[in-house]
Amino acid sequence: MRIGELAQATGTKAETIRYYEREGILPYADRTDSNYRDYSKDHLATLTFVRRARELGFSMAQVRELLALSDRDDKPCQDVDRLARSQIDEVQRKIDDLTAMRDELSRMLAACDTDEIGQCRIVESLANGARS
Amino acid sequence: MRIGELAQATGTKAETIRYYEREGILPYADRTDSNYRDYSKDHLATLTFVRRARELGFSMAQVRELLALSDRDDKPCQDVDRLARSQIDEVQRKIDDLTAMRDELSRMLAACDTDEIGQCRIVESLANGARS
DNA sequence: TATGCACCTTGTAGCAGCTACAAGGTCAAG
DNA sequence: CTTGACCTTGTAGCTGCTACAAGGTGCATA
Repeated sequence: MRIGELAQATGTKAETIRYYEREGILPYADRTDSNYRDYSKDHLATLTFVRRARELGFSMAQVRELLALSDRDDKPCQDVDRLARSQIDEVQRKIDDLTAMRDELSRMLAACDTDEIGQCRIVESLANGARS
Repeated sequence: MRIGELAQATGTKAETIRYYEREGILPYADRTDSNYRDYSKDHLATLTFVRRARELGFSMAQVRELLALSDRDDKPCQDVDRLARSQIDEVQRKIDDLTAMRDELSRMLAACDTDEIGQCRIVESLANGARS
């Protein structure tokens, strides 16, 4: 699979893919005889994961950590445990925030459908319980 | 409430708060006699919302749209409906992705607890169903 | 009264994470 | 043999901050 194909499949610019390779986010791709990057299904999976994780607000550093979990064969279970545990809390917080947002958006839609005027409380839906 | 206090309460740098004011993300704050910005509970709620939304991967433009829903008194229900409907789909997709990630992280933790070796499938957990 | 810290302003510049374009070259299909 | 996708290196722009500098005000405390 060539870069253009991979770009299309993941909604990523070819230049971004090359950038990820330079940054070590994506493993170096084999080159064909004509020096074209040749991507595998694994590359596709990794890139898809990276893009989604970035959309979900994870930093490049966090993405690196998450990817590192995949290569854990060489790491002690303790490290994996610590890494996974710290990420899982953040993921759960994001889920909770998004759920509150979604519920509020739904409530507004329902109010609109029945022509109620109803206030928008989307700001309030995430405003409570300020965190460190 | 002064800028330092607001910064502390929301985990935001004072300079970032001034930046948001310049960008129109946060409403202009009244100034005290001594020209200090004076923030209300509403500012606190809005800033908390903005920060959370940013952490959740929403762009500044999207944050502006979401905030605009709050000022909807002056807008026809149709517009609110369209805005809310388009956002709700994206929010749901994020929830689904995060849920898949969380479940996979949990599975790995459980495997670690029972000293199983078990493969890490976190990449695969988000890799399926490539979207446009 | 003086020190010190939080705040004010404007301006400039840096980092992260891309995105874009240029220059110069290779490869392969029509 | 042209067209378009790819290769390389390099530079520069955009977004969303973050930092620091210069020069000034407000105000609590020693």
